[in-house]
Amino acid sequence: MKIASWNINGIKARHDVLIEWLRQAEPDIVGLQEIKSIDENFPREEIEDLGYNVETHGQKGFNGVAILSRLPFDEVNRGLPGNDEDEQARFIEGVFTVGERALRFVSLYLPNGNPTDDPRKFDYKLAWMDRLHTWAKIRLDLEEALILAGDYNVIPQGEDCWDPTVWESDALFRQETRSRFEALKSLGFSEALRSCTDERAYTFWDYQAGAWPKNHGIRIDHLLLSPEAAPMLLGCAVDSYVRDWEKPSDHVPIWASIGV
DNA sequence: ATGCCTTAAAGGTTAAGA
Repeated sequence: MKIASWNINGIKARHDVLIEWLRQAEPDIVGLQEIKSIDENFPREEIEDLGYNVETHGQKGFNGVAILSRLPFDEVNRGLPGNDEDEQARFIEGVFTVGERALRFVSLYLPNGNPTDDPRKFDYKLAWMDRLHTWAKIRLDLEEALILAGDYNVIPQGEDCWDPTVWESDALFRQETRSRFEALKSLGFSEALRSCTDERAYTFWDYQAGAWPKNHGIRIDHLLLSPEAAPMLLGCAVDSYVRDWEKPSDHVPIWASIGV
């Protein structure tokens, strides 16, 4: 089966592009980020007509995540635990049955964190990463196939951006951010793409300054696999061709093939 | 290079994004 993650930058503006990609790529489970829609306004009809169950965790105007799945949901959980004051919709978890086993899948939209001198931004990002770490540690105790898919807003290594000097003081590349991402992986997660290839790959190209034609991209969308999910991995790729379509998102889908 | 574009929601412009 095929699982994917895609920050679509607005479901209303990206509806037709999403439908076309679903038709061509035929993923079984998709995590979407930045739907920028409340749940009631999410255009689910054509997606459901393609055979997907749809669960959203939306918010007015910005943020918002969703999971589309050909498998029925056994369970859905919305919001990252650890801070009851946090109103931002950045996390949704679905549980599925694959064969006899549970497959737990998360669509997450990790805070951007810029500007770094604003505690409401950078400190919020780091605290969100700490909460994710705490949550993930508990989930790993279940010893299930667990996939954390999403826009992490983390550039893991220098080779994951076109020019590290440009990003050096940015919240996506700051040491505090990267060390937290490393710490999360150290719990036992592997990156699907890096398990398959060391080749340079990007998942985001800015709309501005001709970033796409110049290939000035960054790799910030990731699929993290638990120790139980990692052996199921058959392949992983980035659908960068979607960036060339009419009215594209600034992110492109990343997907993995999972043997079940 | 301090968002150069794009989105959403407001409302005749502004906030947010990376």
